[in-house]
Amino acid sequence: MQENLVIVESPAKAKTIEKFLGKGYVVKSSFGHIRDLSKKELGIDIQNDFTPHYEISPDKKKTVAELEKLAKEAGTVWLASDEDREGEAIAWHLSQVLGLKDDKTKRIVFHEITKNAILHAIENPRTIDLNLVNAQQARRILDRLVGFELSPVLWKKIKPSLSAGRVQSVAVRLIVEREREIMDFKAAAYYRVLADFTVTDADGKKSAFRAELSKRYATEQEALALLEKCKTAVFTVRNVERKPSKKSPAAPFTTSTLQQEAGRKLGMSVSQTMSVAQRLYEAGYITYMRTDSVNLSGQAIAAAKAEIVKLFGEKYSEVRNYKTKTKGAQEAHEAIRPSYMDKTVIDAAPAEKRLYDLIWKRTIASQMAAAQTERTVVDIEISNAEERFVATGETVLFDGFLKLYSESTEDEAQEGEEALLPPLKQGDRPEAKSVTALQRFTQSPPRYSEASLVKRLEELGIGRPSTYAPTISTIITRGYVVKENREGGKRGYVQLKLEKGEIVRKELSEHVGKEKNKLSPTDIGMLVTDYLDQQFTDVMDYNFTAMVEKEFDEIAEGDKSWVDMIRKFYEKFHSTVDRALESQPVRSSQPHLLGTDPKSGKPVYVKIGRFGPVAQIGDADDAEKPRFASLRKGQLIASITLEEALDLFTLPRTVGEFEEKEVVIGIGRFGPYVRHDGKFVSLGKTDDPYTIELDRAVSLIRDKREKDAKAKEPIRTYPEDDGLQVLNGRYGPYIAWQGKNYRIPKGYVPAELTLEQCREIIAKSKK
DNA sequence: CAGTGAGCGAGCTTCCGCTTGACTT
Repeated sequence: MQENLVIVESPAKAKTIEKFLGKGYVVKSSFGHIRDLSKKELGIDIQNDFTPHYEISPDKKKTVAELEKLAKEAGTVWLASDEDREGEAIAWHLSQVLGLKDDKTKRIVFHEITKNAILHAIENPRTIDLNLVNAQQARRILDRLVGFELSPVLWKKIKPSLSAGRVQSVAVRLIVEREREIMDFKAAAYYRVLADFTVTDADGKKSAFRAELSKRYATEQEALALLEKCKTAVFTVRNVERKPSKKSPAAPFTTSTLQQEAGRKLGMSVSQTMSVAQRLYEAGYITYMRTDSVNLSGQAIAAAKAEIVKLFGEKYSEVRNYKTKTKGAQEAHEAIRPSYMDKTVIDAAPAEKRLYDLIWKRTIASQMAAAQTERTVVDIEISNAEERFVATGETVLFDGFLKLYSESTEDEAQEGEEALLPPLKQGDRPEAKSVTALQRFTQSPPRYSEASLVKRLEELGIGRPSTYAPTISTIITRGYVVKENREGGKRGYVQLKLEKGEIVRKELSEHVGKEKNKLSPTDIGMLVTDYLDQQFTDVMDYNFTAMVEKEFDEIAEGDKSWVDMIRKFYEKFHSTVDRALESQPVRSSQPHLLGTDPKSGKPVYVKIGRFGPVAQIGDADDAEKPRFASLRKGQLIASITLEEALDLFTLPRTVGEFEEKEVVIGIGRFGPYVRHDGKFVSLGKTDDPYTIELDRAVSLIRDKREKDAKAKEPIRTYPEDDGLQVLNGRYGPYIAWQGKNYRIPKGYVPAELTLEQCREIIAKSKK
């Protein structure tokens, strides 16, 4: 029997704390919430002051039973869940479920997992803050009411199994609105003029630099006129301005900023980042990864300072305390940082290593001195024109934190950016080697990436660190949003180049619009968003969460009753639900008429059909049945053209025969394919399904046959033991032995496995 | 898994926030 039982939320945390507390304390974890509203029913007695009906979550029964037993035996139970709304509620649910008596129960909190912080907490216990608990109950009940009343409206009015909620519906709305901005965007052309100068210094040494014209032109004529003037112009440096500037490091990582940087720098998805971070946390390498705080413990700041002084010297250190600006942040934890600052590299799998390195650098950099730079702006006069050329350069006087880390941005780098400038002074006469006018285009706003969506949600105070990743997967699995790559396409542009007294005009082309893993709405996502926005304006408001959060804060302060708040909200909300239920269904979205099919003269529609968006030629009541073709990935009802719709009907098409069987080209769920003899082969990246011919299709079929034959061959066999093989399976390479299969642990190269290693793996996995 | 494009109408779907788990051929 233990004197003291301490309950925290996370098992990894429990392990660490147990070490700090030592004898007389047993530390267990609740694995988060142990109770919730019923999964199937509403679980709220609306008639009776919205009394919630809580149930112990099925997967928590075992945990609760164990805690119950330990709590009975313990002298004192210490409820040490996080110090925020959810944590307080967890403590309260525990006290209720475990039947804890007030005189043997203590509530403690700490923001950092250090020995001092924990001992300090033990010395300063308090009681459960029921106001904070009530704020959580209000949050929970509001979310349940919204989700469980809105979703059924969608089932009745649009389509079964859809969902809506305070967070997910707004996330989809952001993506839908961005898509509409992109659809409405008209790229405008303009002309940038760049000059490549050379300047000769006193020793006769020549150096080159680039400058841009202070003005941009709307038309080619204007740009050409300037180039004409440049033919005879004299260029004079009129002014050189040097301005010192300072760059400060970014704050340590929160969940959201970690997701953004891991996305940009390591190409990881939000959920990948979280699962790698989870492993780092469980291995004790980093602090907790679901946090909205940028705060570092005093101990961590001191350790970072020591590390910086050791690695770079005293002048690179600058102690900084960061404050959270995020709306609705609850700051129950520290920022995400290495557990030990002097651990510069870890021994782990590649993804873990890379993410750890990112966290280490960001944390250390946050405690480093600012970078000192000097920006130079050189103004160059054109003798026969009003306009000026401007060259800008930046030199780093002191690198400071940039020695280690600089934050990435999502925008692509601008061409002709800050470079080193040769020393220039007023009155210098640089010579223009060439002057180039380039046609450029204004850019539409970018589609959201997972991480930039998280950033936007965080700015709006919507969602929490623990829900960013699940929210994205919800809106994708519901079919509201897709994560896609876009190939983009060619765009022509004009270049006018003045060189050696002659202007040459060229029409060039560039590849634009290539996108990777960007989020865009589906037709159903747009339809549901429009419907919700129209019927439930309040809940869809970007400020809705911020407004209810304000009320939750008042409840937490004890200035408001949660029942009153919920009642007031529900009265209004429920009447909008009733009104929506009475209105007309939008089940089959209105067919959208695109035009007429030139071949048959029949109308061409697009609409959301039984199996998703579909194009239709002809009317249902025609004598001849209408023809249908599904829209392809990336095509939207709102933006598809008549031509694109008609193209859909040219597939599948038969290109000929091979081995006396038809060869058919089509586009399926997994992209363009060749079908032959009941088998499917994907087309290559460069193959166009609309123009591909029989020869190419047949060679694809032959390649596939060869590849399949190879894939079936074992990766390795062993002459000493012909019952043992390394094979290639659906989930990667594996070991097959005596009719059983064994996973190959990380760190082995399958093709190089020795017989001994295989036997070791088999022996180990038997345990 | 590579198509489908309706009127027999069962029973089901769904929220947000805490936490980690189990593992195929």
